[in-house]
Formats: sequence, C-alpha cells, structure tokens
Amino acid sequence: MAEYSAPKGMRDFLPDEMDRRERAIEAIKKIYRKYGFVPMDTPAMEMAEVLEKKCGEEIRGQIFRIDDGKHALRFDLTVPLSRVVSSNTFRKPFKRYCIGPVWRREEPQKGRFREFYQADADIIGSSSMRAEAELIACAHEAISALGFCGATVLLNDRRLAFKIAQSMLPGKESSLLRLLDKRGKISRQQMIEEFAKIGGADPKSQEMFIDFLGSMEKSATEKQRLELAEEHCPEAAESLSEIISLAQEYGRSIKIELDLALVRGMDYYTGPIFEIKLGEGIGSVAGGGRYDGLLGLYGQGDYAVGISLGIERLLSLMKEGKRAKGGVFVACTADEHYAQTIRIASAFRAAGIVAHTDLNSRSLKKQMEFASGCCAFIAIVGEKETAAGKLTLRDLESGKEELLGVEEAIRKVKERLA
RNA sequence: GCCACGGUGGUGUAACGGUAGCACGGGGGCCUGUGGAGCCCUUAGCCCGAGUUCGAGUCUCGGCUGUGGCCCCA
Repeated sequence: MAEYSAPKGMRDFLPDEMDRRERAIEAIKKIYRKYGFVPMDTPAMEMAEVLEKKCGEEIRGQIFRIDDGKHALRFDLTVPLSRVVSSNTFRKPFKRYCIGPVWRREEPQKGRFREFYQADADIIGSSSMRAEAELIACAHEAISALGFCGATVLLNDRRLAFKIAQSMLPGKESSLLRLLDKRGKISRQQMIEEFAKIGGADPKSQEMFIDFLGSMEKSATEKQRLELAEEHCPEAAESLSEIISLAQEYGRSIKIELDLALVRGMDYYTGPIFEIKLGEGIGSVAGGGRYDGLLGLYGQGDYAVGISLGIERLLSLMKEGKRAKGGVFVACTADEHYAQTIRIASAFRAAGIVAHTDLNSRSLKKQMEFASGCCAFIAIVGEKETAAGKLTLRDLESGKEELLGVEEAIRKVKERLA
C-alpha cells in the first residue's frame, strides 16, 4: 500500500487504461463532430451560487466546495453550459459537445466515482422535436461506434409523468415519480406498500395506482402506450410520437421504447426525457432530455435539450483490450552512434511511425528485451550500419532481419503495420 | 448519509500471538552486436493510530481507504 494514493473515489489512469479511455473519447468526439456539434468547455470550478441555482437537494449535498464555499467543482456539464450560453450570443441553434470530468462528493461504489467523465451534446435554441431526434440518433451512433449493438432508447416526457402522478396523488408528485422509477426493481406488492407510505393509503388512490401499473404492463405495443399517453397529456404524446417517427429516419434502426415510468434525476428537465440502455440488468449508459427553463435562471432564456454519455459505464462494459504493439525501437549499440539513432528515429516519426530510442545506454540485449514488449520492429544502428548509411531492421515477431536503407525500412514497416 | 465484507513489496499471494516468505514485475549480471528460456544478484511490503500482551501482520477499538449493497445517480 502506497503511502500516498489518489483521493477517495478518484483514480489514476495507467497507460493501458488511459489508452482505452482516449480511444473511446476520440470515437465519441468523431461522431459528435459529424453531426455538427462544436467543442466547448468551461472551467472545472464555478461560483458556488451558479451551481446551487438549479440542482436538487440530493446533488446539493454532493457539491465539492472550495475557498470556504465561495467556489465549487462542477457536478455536471449542463449547468456551466447554461451559464455560458445565457450570456453569449451564438447563432442558433447552437450545438456543442463537451467531454470532461465532473465531481460529486458521494460514497464510491460500483460504477460510481467522485471524479468521473461525461460526454455531453446539447442543442440550444430549438423547440422542435427534431433536436431530440438528432441527439438520440447521434448518441446511438456514438455508442455503436464503441462496439455496442442493440442499444435501446427509453423515452418519456416529464409533463406526462407529472400529469399522471398528479392525477393519482396531487401534491406528492415527486415522491410518486421516484417510486415509479423503481418499477421492475421491486415487487408489485412492495410498490403498493410504498405507494401507501407516501400518501396513497385510501382505496380509491390504490385502485388508480394498480390500474395504472396494470395498464402499463398490458400496453405491450408502442401504439397502446401512445394511446395511454394521449389520455393523460396530449401535448406530450404528440412530442413523443414525433420523436419516434423522426428517429426512424436516421437509417440506424434505432430501437425506441416508450417507458411511461421513466423519470431521471435532474429536476431541470421540462419535456421529453430519454435514456439509453444496453440490455437488461445493465444500468443506462446515457441520459438526457429537454431543459427549456434552465438558461433563463442565468440570463437570456432559450430552448435547450441535451444528452450525456456516461463514459465510466461504457468503458467498464467494454472488453479489456491490450494496446497493440506498434512502431519501431531504434536500438543503438554504442554511444557514438546515438546521434545517428536520433536521425533515424526522426525519419520514422516524420513518416508517421511511432519510434523509440534507447535513453539509458543499455546493452543491445536489454534493448531487444524492452523492444519486444512494445514494438513490432527493432532497428539496429551500430558501426557497420552507420558506415553503410543503413540500419538493420528486425521483425520482432518473425525474427527475420535485413540490412536496409532508411527509406526502404520505412516502406517495410508501413507495409507490415498497415 | 447508512449497511456488509476486506486492506501484507508495484501486482498476486503465504506466515499457530513468537526471525515477514514465495511468485510475477522492475534494475543488474552470467552473455563486451541480437529478445521472449534458464540460473544468480538486487530492488521493494504488514493502511494509520491507540489498546491488550513479555511479545501483535495476527486479538480489541477508532480512523483512513477499497469492494459491494441501500439511497441517489452517470
């Protein structure tokens, strides 16, 4: 056990791990850019009052405060975005992405850390459901770019959920929504008991509640669920059906399920909300929704909708891949040849090939040993090579070696690594 | 914030309350220009602090931290 370790809930990313992270982040960035999102980032810390303005009590207690509470570390990427956009003029719709760390002071556990990365894409300035559909399609594509297939999008609308809750337990909507969110995790009997606890003890409410649970289970088809939505909140139902039909046009055969009990945590959502999950028993890997009210808290209000990919969860589900052995180790047999070694390594690098040189003046044997752990080739530079203006290129896998000019060697390496 | 179980070199592990060992990894050598094997040397550890005891890695308590669960969330 080291005397000093990373702070609680925070991690060091060693090279193999970091390599996977960077690859995943690059893959996501590439998709976001393809959909026209531009990069934008904000500081790790914000004025505390900015963060406190709109976050539930739960998150408030998780904020990392510094400077006697005057400043604090951002707990998500959406609130800082709202601050920036509400006091700047961007051509609308403004579409940005941001991949970076956020901090929450919680008890660490599976898939949950005190410092973790989110990959957000947001659209500011569009009230149309086209924005939702685009975000869903984009996130779906990003997730499949990471090698996951069969992702399912769960879709609901805050307005609808609220209306339904209101019809059953006026005044206790948020408790009821939280309870509905547990559906599937606890038994039906427990659901009913919990429902009674939060105020639905009378037979009439219970009947409505059981009725609703039953109708959700019975509504096997999207059409039936939409009809159920229509009954409670026509405007939400219209939005939902629009999102579904638009999303189908992205040519990705995106599987969308209406989940009338989907709630999501952040209380700034005002309209459609969505999550993406990869399968039963695996938590969601992305979530988002419309938060039209948030920007107005910081200045100029505007429409806004966003989605956030949970990098940590996605990475933990990805197969552990070893870094590929690539590149060339340019070995040097004696100090007087090191200058030539540098020149040859530089030539490889100029050609786009990863090149190492021996920094520790070690024996050729040691250099071979080291090279075999990370490289595909070793290029030996010694007396006879320097004299001939060439190098000995050895394929570390086959063990074959030959005396080549630098240009030939580069061609050979490229051929092999292609 | 709550609950359960853990914490021995960098990693993985062993040691009845009695000298902290082993393997892998790292560095060097056997081998002064050719790797993956073998052998040798070396490096490096009982999470922290109290208590019980002649004596604590081992028992007790507290803290820190890790894993998992609850809550909540990504």
